[in-house]
Amino acid sequence: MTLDDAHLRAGSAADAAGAPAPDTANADVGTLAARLRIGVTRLARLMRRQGDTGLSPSQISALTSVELHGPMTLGALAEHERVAPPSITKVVAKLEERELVARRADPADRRAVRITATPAGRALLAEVRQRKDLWLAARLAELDDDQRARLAAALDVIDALTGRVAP
Amino acid sequence: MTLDDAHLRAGSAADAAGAPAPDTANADVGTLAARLRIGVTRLARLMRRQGDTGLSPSQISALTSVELHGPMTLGALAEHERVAPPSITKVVAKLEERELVARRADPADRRAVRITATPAGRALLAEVRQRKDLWLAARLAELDDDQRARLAAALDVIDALTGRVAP
DNA sequence: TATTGTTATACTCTATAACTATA
DNA sequence: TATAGTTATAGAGTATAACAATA
Repeated sequence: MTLDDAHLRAGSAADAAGAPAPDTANADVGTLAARLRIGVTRLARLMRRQGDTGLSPSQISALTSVELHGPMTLGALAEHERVAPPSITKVVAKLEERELVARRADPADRRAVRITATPAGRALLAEVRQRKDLWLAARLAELDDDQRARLAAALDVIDALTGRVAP
Repeated sequence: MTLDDAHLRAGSAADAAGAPAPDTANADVGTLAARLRIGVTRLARLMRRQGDTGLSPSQISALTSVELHGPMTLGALAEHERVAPPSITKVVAKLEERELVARRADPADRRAVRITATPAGRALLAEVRQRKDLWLAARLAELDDDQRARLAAALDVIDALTGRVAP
């Protein structure tokens, strides 16, 4: 782990006239990666701390998937959550106890069950997201205009990084 | 989610002579927060997938803390990990089995034990970080120069966001 | 007595194997 | 016979309570 922040920020690398790697930012993709990893990991951890729900991680994750991907069978949900079928049965049972999801028999295939998020389930997710956003907005408000502008200018890059990736 | 990237990227900061709410980027700190939350959450998840170790999350986290904060007592480690003392006893026992950490009796206080990361433990952490960095560097290599430059320009903002935060 | 760490025990989470009911 | 989901059971992980050794 040999990070050289000053090097990254300063002129560095192939500034020298028509060099092929033109920009300070391209000085070292590996170094950029390491710094981004550290920053993103820390920020994600701090955000996670704001998101306490009383639900287990699998429960929150399953609820999020159900909200996002609409009515799902238990099998599809298990696959999406990378979890064994008996596990999803229990996770969904817990969520159902709290009335955060609802089950509906599939009319075409009587073996299958469709899971949907209830209004309470959606409200809970919205509340957690809002709590994280409020925390983050408070941190952003402490920055200066230039910092916020630079962050805003990088948002679509982060989207590009996550959107077209081979998982 | 109504962000206008082009708008954000353009004029930036308080171009318009001394306007009080000057910047497109500040148009809505809440919107900025929401987009940042989504991007960071996704990117962190994708990175986490590259970091499989065979260790449980608590084991990795404890090992990381020990590496970072030097020789620690079990009590200090438990506190740092926000975990009960008996739990840390077991976590450390597992790490010790694999020779990723070592115990050393405190010479001054014979009740206490100091935990340190072994070379193997440090190597394992380095390998995981490298795997994540390689994955991330490959993604970064797919971006264009302008995107990398904007990302690099935002790195210190992310640091500011995580560094001086009240947890 | 107070503190450091461990052992005893219980609960949650998740997995594999075996089962039920449909298809 | 194959598929969707459940029940039975076992193995991690973590917690509280009770204990041992040392301060």
